[in-house]
Amino acid sequence: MVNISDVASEAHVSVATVSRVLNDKDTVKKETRERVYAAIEKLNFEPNILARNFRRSESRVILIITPNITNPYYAHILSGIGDEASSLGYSALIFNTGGSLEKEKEGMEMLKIRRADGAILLASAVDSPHLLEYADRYPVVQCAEYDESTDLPRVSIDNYKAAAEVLEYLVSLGHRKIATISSRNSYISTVQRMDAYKAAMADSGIAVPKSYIAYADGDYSFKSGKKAAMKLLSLKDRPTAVFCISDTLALGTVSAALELGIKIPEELTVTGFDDVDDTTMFHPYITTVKQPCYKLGEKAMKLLYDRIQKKEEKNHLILSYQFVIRESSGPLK
Amino acid sequence: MVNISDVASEAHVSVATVSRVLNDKDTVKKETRERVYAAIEKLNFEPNILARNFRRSESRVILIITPNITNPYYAHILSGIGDEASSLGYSALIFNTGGSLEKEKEGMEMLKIRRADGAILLASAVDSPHLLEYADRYPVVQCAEYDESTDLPRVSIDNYKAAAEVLEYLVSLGHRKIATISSRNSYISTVQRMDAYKAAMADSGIAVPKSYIAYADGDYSFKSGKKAAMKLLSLKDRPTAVFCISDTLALGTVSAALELGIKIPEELTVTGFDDVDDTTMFHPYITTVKQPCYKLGEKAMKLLYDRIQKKEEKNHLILSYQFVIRESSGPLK
DNA sequence: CTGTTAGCGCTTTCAA
DNA sequence: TTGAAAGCGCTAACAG
Repeated sequence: MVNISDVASEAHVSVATVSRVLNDKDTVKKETRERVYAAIEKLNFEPNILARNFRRSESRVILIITPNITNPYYAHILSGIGDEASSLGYSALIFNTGGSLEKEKEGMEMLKIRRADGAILLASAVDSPHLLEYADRYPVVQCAEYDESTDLPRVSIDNYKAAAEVLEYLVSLGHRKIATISSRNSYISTVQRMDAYKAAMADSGIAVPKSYIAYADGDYSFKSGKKAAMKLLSLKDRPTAVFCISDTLALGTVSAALELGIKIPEELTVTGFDDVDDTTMFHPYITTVKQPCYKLGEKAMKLLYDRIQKKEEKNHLILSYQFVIRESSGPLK
Repeated sequence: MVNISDVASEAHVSVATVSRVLNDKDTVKKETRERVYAAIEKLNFEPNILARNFRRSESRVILIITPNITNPYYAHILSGIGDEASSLGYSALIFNTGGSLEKEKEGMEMLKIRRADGAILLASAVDSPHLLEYADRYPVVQCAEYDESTDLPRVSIDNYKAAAEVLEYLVSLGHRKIATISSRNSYISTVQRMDAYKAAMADSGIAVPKSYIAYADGDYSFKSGKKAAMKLLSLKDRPTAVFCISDTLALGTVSAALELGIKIPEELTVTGFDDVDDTTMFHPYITTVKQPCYKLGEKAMKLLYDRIQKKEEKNHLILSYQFVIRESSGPLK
């Protein structure tokens, strides 16, 4: 393998000079620079990344802490992170936590032993004190979800605003019996979407019976969404609209309605959140809020890179979402 | 940061000895070993991975070449690779090719510049000469798909056998008008599934009209599957069963049948392949062949690790699949 | 069984 | 504008 000193001899300069042109440093005389480039070309030299990483003591690896890459929502974000990462010269260490704090911590240890230069958290809960412990020693950014009490860099959409928009739409359609299917977890997206729900109901002077607030499992599973919907739709005073905080939950609701013979959107309006692929697979296509997942990931990686480079730029990025009205919603009859 | 020589002084031994116990090398006297361990503990020493990688000239990164991690099928495989990789101390460089050979090649370059120690190919086409160029210089293993003409390590299921089993089942149900929806790509899974289809038809003495063989897009998209199904189901001599080489295609077929008012399974039997999540979301649940995706990934990583370590073990792993009969198939009426 | 020592290839002072 | 040289922390050949 040809190394920097081979290039140096070939170009009749010192290794220092070669290193300089490699990092377009300082002022290397144009002429010398060209001689070096020629030598590099001629010898087909590729700098040894391992040596460089060692010398600079950086791993060029980033840590991605995610509940589950198998979930298309996270997969899309990951895709954005991954593309941006590799174009910046980084690899990814993906830590699937399955929601366990234990695992999340284990992942963060990778920072300590220098396996990774920084981390992107795809699922920090609203209250994650253990996080902070790492965050002030290592570069950490939060993507999609975040703990508001920290001022760590983060990218997300404005979940409150998005949810508010959906609810305003529902109300404008004439709905007053608006139920919701939420989930028992501590993600800020959940919290804010629910806050928006409660605020919208209050603003419209709608009293929400307790039974209208249903909960699915923490992982937003289709099955648990369906189960929650079954309860909701069997209520004596059945809601005419169900505001779901995720698409899978909305899909579960559609499935439940189908089984109960309730027509969508004539008799029931259903809305989702996130816009994963399945929302336009079967009719009715789901009315939902499209998150810019890929971009979320891309930006998160950019933020992390800045952080690693110590460029402290704008810290809290809010990307725009898109409210997509499709077939699962309609005016109250 | 405390280093190996700090530990050495603390334990009153040489750095070489510390290095030896770190790598449980040779025979270090038990007593000395313990002294070293004590020092490590006391100083809270963590070996510098960057230095180690550099010295051993290994990156501890593996390259994953995949068409698209956003596809749940690949995401599941990736999940298996990822977990195994991180437990072996590897990170992943994920290269999304979107099917482009160009990109695939660009990815493989990472091996040349030592960004990665080896590669796992999730989608080698049956005929990929450019692959070989890298494969005999670097560790490469093929996962799920492979080029038969190489003897590179690989993990997969027996696609021919699996497809044969599905078709045997279809014939046993009484179906004679069996159409297929395939895809224009050069994956061995496609080739073998189609071979099995043709062989089964021939063996059963069934003449297949040309119009019974439909093609969807190379990416098995739902939409293109639906389109192909529409054609098939509008045929004068409409098939009573459709053998799809992927689940999304089967889902597309179900959707087409739904729109045409064709009842499944009473009037039409549909089978899929792979068993991604959506197969049991809406009724009819899809009859399909379940691939052990996670395990496929796990094993691929193990094989790659062996290859990197130069342990040439068993090279061609065939994992078992599972034929799952659900609601989309039934006897011919 | 253990210690000495020479690098691995690069970056970065410091001097010129 | 360039060169000499010191190391980064570890491994491994060699010597004892």
